[in-house]
Amino acid sequence: MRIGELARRTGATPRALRYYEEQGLLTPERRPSGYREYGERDVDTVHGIRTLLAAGLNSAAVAGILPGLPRPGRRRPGPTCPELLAGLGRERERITRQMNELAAARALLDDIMGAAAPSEVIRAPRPESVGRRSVGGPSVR
Amino acid sequence: MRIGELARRTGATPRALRYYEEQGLLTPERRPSGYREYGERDVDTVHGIRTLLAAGLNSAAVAGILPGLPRPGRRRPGPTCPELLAGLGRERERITRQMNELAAARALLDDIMGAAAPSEVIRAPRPESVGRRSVGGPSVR
DNA sequence: CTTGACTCTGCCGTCGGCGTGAAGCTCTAG
DNA sequence: CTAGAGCTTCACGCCGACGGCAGAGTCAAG
Repeated sequence: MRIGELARRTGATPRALRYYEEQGLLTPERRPSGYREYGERDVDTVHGIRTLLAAGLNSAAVAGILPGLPRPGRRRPGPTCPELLAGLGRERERITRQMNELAAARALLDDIMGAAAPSEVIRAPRPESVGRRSVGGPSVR
Repeated sequence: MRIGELARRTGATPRALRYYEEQGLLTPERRPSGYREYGERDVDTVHGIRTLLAAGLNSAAVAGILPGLPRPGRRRPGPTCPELLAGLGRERERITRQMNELAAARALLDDIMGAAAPSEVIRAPRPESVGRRSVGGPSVR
């Protein structure tokens, strides 16, 4: 398929798709005319890219990770193991920290909202965990 | 206290503290010499600011929210209610979405790691939730 | 008085993931 | 054949939370 279709099917803009290619995240074929030609698998790849970018990874990190997902068709012996795995772990750690920060911020907002609107329509605040005061919520790992 | 001490006690740099002031998030007194003089309460305020900024809120949003937290000393009748509360809800929603995105990304990483390192030292992946395949984890609200 | 640590006000630099034209070639339906 | 949608490669713009530096004033100790 061409870039427009891939864009529609992934939610990314053509510009973004070209940018991903520039960063080495995507390597479409080329028609004689110069038009990019993408395969079906690229749909999943782009979804993966967007998921990771949305989580705050930069394109370099994604470039280092992505090679491991074109269908996790069992086994992935050599190329995935060396320090790539370490990077994976670090990114995972970053994400976990970020989740905790978000949880803290949300708890702070809940605290403020709770103080300002005692009997207000709260956004599905998990009926129990509206715990009064003290924002230090549980921190998972 | 002066800016250096506040910086040390909050983890923010002096530059950041001046920036917060520039954005209207902080309004320290001034000594005759021009030096900024902060109060004890500013320590908490800065922590709140950093928590919210770390969650992806911009300084304008923080500025609209912060007035509600200098000690939630019960009641907060007028000034906190109008559309400020709506903004609070929107930010809360944003944070929740972001948490879900992070969870998705982490699940993706786990998937890749799981495929690459079958019996590897996994980062405390919550013994049960290592569910094989299919990244579509639970999405809370 | 001197020194060294601290603070002040500008003001430019940064970084990353694109947005947004500009100028020109390609493809396809009618 | 022709129009119009779609594609190509540059290349500058943006935004936001600071970092960093310059040049100058302030403060407490010795």
